Amino acid sequence: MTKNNTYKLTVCPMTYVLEILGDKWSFLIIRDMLFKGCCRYKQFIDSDEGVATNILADRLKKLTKHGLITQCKDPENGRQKLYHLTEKGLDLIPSILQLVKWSGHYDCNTVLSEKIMHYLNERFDEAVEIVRNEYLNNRHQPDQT
Amino acid sequence: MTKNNTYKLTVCPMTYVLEILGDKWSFLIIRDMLFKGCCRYKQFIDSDEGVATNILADRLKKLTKHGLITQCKDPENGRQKLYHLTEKGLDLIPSILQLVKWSGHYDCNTVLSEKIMHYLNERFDEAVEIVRNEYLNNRHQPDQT
DNA sequence: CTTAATAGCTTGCAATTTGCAAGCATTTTG
DNA sequence: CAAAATGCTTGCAAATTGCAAGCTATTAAG
Repeated sequence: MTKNNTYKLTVCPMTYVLEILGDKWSFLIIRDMLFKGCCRYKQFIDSDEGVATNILADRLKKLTKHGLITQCKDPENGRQKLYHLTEKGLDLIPSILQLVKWSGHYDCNTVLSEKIMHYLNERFDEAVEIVRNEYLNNRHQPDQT
Repeated sequence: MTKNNTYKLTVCPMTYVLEILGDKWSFLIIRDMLFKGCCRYKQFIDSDEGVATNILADRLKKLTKHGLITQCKDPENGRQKLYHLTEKGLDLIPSILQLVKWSGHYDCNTVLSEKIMHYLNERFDEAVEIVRNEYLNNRHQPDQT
């Protein structure tokens, strides 16, 4: 099976990531945290895609169990919880941006601004840093509706 | 919702890619084509993960419908079909390699060789080209078991 | 030419997962 | 204290999945 080729990348483990994120909703939850600043249950429910409440609860539990997000009580409102991405979760930004790039390129219904496409095409690593810093700088803010 | 921030990447379309690939099997099928040289029905069935035959047929149909793969008759054996990645499918290599990289980094059961991790970490674009060229050079070969 | 074997599916059915609606506990607001 | 909001949980119908069996077309063997 394995050829004696110096450059051949024969090993390609994806089962781990697909075990955690291989469904319709998990990636979207993380995307909503990164790009829409979602960090509360209600924000995810109100998000465009319309995830069912039991599915959301299940996925948040699963993502927490696998260490991609953390939960804590909102210090400003005790009936709310705050969900935040961990380092492990943030490290999915490159994967997510590649998927976004592919979608933007092949989905004719998607309009990605030229600037964003420029970043994704020519300065990918910068784009990753921008998204990451945006997230880290804006989280925990009192009102992010 | 959209802040007036020059660098904010607010639009993040992932629904398209998740519509096509947002399940347990689709990514694995493409991975098996890229990394294991799978191009026949039986090869996918015999692959480690054990996809059910009806699911495989459904996903191959779906991937074909969305233009990620093509089907043709095997010129050497009329009862076989050959499945090949299109440009659109090959353009998923960066996404897949990012997911592999993340899995390799966070799954302690996964052992990625240092050389592969080096490529993924330091020379990502090269790794993409290597995988792509490997695929293009090796497909259509008479026997790829 | 007949029979058997192989590849690529399709079909039937049970089990799991999803989606929707309703309900419930805790906290805050009036 | 009553009402509303938030973050869930529960029940149930509908959709999806997984397994086994079967079916068709092509090839191989006798």
